[in-house]
Amino acid sequence: MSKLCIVWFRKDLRIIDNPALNAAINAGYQILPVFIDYSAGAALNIFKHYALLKLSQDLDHKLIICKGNPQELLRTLIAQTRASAIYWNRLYEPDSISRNIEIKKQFSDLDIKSFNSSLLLEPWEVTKLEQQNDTQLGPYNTKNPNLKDSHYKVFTAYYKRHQAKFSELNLKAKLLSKKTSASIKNSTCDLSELLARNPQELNSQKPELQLLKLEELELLPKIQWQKGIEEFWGISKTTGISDPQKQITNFCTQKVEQYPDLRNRPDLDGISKLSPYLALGVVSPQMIYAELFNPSINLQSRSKILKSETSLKNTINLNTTSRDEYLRQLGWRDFAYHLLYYTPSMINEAQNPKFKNFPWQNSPSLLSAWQKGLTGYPIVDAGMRELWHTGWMHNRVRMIVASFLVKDLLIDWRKGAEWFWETLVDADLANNTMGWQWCAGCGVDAAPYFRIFNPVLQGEKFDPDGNYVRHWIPELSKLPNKWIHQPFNAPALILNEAGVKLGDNYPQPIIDHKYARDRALSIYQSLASKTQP
DNA sequence: TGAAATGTTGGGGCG
DNA sequence: ACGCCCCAACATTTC
Repeated sequence: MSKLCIVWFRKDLRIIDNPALNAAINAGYQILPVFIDYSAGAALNIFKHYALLKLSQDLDHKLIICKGNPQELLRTLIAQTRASAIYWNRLYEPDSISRNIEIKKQFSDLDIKSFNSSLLLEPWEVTKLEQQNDTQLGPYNTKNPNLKDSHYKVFTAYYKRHQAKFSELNLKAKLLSKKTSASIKNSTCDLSELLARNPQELNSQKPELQLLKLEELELLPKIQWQKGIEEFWGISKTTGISDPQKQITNFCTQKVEQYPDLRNRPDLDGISKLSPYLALGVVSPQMIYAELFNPSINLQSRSKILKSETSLKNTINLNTTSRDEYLRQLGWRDFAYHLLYYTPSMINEAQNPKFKNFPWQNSPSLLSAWQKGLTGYPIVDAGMRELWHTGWMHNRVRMIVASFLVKDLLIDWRKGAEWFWETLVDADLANNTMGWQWCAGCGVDAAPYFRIFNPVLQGEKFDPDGNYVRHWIPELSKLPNKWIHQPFNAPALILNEAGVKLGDNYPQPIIDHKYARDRALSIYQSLASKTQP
C-alpha cells in the first residue's frame, strides 16, 4: 500500500487546478482530504457550506470535516492514520502564516509542502528588491533591514512589475494541471476503510478524532437569511454551488468584450461575479486567466466581431484591451495580498498615521440606517439592500456606499469593513481591508481626501435609467427618471403620483450631502496639514 | 476609480 | 451696425 498524504483544504475548495492535491497525487501518495473549519463572516459561511457540499461530492464523500485547533487535529489524524505527508495551499492572513510556521516546525519529520493556489503572483514575487524571492522571509522578519521597504505601496508601480514578472516567469504559457476527477477519486482514501484496515490503531490509546457531518459545522444561519443568496447564486440545496467553470466561460466568451464599457454599471450584467468563488478558492485566478486568454476563444470572438463589420486591427486591439482591463482587476487582488502580507497591521490600523486620532462620529443610529438601506439616498440604499439580499454588491456601488459612510456620516471605516465582512459572500480580508482604507483615504495608495462622492450624481451617472434603484427599492419604482436618484428634491405632486411618502414609506435623507461634504473637507483638510513626528 | 467653484468663450438678443 | 449683456457650454482650478 502506498504512503498516505493529508491534503489540507482551506481556501482552495476545488479539485481542478489544485496544486497541493495534484502534487500529492503526482508524488504517488494516497490522499486523505481534510477540511478544518475556520471562522468567517456569516455570508461567506453560507457560500462555504455549499462549496464544501460540492467539494465533498467531487471527492466521492471522502472529505474529512472537522473543527477545532488545526495542530491538534492534524496530530490526532497523523497518529491514527500514520500519514507521512501534509500538503496544503498557502494562505496569507497573518494568523495563518504564523500557524503554518508552527505546523511546519511541529511535523518537521513529515513530508510537508505548501503551494500557491490562489494568486497570480504571491506577495514576495513582486518586490522592489530582486533577490527577494525567499518564501521563508515573512512580514515578521524585521531583522532583515532590506525587507522593510522592499514592497510596493502604489498600485501602478506594483502592477508594472507584476506584469513584467508574469511574463518573465512565463506563467502565461504554463498549463493548468488537469487531473481527471476519476483519477483524483482513485487516489482518495476513505478514512473509515483506512481505519478498518488497521484495526490495531482503533484499539490504541490514541485520542479520538471528532468527525463531523457538514451540517454539524452549522455554517447556515438560524434565520432564513440565506434564501436570497441561494437564489441569486444558483445554489442547490442538494448539490451545492453552481458549476463555477460555466461562470468563467460565460464571462470570458460573452461578456468580457464589453467589460470596459459596462463594468461601472450596476444596472447591467457586465461583470464576472466570480468574487465569491475566488474568495473560497472554488476557482483559481489561473483558471480564469487560462480561459481569458484561451486562443480558441479569442479566435471565435474575433470572427464573431469581424462579421459585424469591424476591422481586424480594431478587433484585436479591442479583444486584448478589454481582457487586460479585467486582468488588471485580478492584479488589484494580488496587490491587496501584497499589502496585507507586508503590513498585517493594516487590518486594524490606518496605514497613514495621520488618521490615528481621526474624530470619527460613529453614531449607532446612522450606522444602523446605512446597514438597513434607509439613508434616504436611493443609490446608497439600493446597494445596501442588494448586499443584504444577495450577499454581494456591485463594486461601483461599494465605493459609493463606502464614501457615504466614511465621508458623509463620518463613521469609522472599520465599522464598514466589519459589516461587509459579515454580509459579503466574497468577504476577503485583504481585499476588504485595502478597499476600505482606499475609500477612507487612509491607505498608502488611497483616494485623495477631497474625492467625495455625490450620491445623486453617482446614481445619475452609473444608473442613468434608475433601473438598479427601482429593482432594490420598489417603493420608489414609479418615480420618473429625473427624480429617481433625488426623491427629496421632487415636487410634492410627483411624489404623490408615484405613491412616495417621504418620511413614511421611504426615509428623508439622514444627512444633507452638501453640509456633510463641507464638514468632511474641513476635517480631512486639517488632517492633511498636520505634521507628523 | 470626483465634484464644486471659478474662469473663459462665443453666439444671440437687444437697445 | 455695433457694443453690451446674458448665459450656456466648456475649461481650469480648487477642495
